[in-house]
Amino acid sequence: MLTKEDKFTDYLKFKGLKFTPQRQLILEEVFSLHKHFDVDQLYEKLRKKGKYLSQATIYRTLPLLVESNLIKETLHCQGKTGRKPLSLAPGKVSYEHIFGHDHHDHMVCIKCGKIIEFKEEKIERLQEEVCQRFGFKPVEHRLGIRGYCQKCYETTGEHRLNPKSQ
Amino acid sequence: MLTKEDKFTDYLKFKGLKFTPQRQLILEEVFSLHKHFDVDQLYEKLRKKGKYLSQATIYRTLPLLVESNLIKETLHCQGKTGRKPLSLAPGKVSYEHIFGHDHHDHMVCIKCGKIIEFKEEKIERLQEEVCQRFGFKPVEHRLGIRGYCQKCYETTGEHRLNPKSQ
DNA sequence: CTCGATGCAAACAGTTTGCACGATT
DNA sequence: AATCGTGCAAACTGTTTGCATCGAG
Repeated sequence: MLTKEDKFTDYLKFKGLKFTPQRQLILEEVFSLHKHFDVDQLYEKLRKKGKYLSQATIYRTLPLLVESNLIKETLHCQGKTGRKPLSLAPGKVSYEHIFGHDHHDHMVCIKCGKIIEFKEEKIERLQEEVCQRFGFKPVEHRLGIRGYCQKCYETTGEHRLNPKSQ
Repeated sequence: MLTKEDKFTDYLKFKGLKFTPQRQLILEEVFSLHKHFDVDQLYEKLRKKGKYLSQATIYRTLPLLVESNLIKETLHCQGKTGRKPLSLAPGKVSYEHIFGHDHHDHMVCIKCGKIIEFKEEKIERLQEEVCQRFGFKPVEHRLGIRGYCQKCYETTGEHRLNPKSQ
C-alpha cells in the first residue's frame, strides 16, 4: 500500500512538479488536522508551529492534493458571519482528507453545526443504478442532509420556522 | 393553492416586512428566469428590461425568498475562472426556484456542465430511514453526482485523469 | 408618522496573480 | 542550468454594510 507521501510524490512526478519542503509540510499538517479544515486553519496551525508559509503557497498546494486524491473539498462550509443558517453559501472552501478514510455522506445540524457521518450501501448502489440509466459515468457524489440533530430538535422550536421544503 | 405572490407576502407580513415594488419585481423576474440563476444574471436581466435595482437590494431580497420557501440555493455553481473542474468552490452563490417544482437531485457533467435532474423514490425513502436511525430530523437534502455525461465520456479521454475516488 | 427599504459607495473576506528571487531536479 | 516554487503585495470577485434618503403601512 502506498503511503500518502508516495501518492503525492507520484502525482508530482507525473506532472513534472517538484516536491518542496513547503509541500511536504502542508501534506503532513493536513493529515494531522481534524478531518474538516479550511485554508485559514491550516495556515494558523502551521504558524503556531513556527512554520511560516505564505497563504498563497497553501492556496496553490491544496489543489495539488485534491488532484492526488488525498483530500477533497467539502460542502458544509460554515458560512460567513451573519449568514442565515439555511444558506449553503460558503464564502470559503473547506476540505477533508480522504486518504485512509472510507467514503461517507453527511448530516449537518442547522442549529449546532454537528456533523454526523454515515454510509448506506443501498443508497450507494441505487445511485450507480440511476447513473447507468442515464448513461452517466459518476466520478464522485455528495449527499448532504440538513436538519436538526436529536438534541437541537428537542430543545428548540426553531424547526417550526423551517417547514420541510416540498 | 397559494400563488407565489401570496406565499411571499404572507411571509413578509409574518415577519413585519414590506412588500415593495422592488421585491415584487425580483419575485417575478426570478420565476421568469431559467431554473438556475445567480445574482448577476438576475441583475442583468432586470437592467435589460430597464429596471435598475441595486445589487444590494437583490442580495437583501433573495434570502427572503429562500426563507419563504420559494427558491433555494444550489450547489453546482460554475466556479471562478481558472478553477479546476473538480472544484466545487462556488465563488458565487446560485439559486433555483422550487415553487411549483418537484424535488429532484442532480448529475453534473464535469466536462460540459450539462445538468441532468432525476428523482429516485427509493433513495428518498432510504434517506428518511437513515435519518430516523440517527434521531435526525431532516429539513432538506442535496444529492449531487459529478461525472461525465455519455457524450463527453465517449469523446474525451479526460476521465482517465480523474480516477473515481474511493 | 414610523419603521423598514433602497441606493450608493466604501468595506470586507476569501482567493488569485504578477513579479523578483530562491530552490529542486 | 533550466524550471518550477515561493513570498509578498496588489488585484479581483462576490458579498455585506453604514448612511442618508425614501416610501409602504
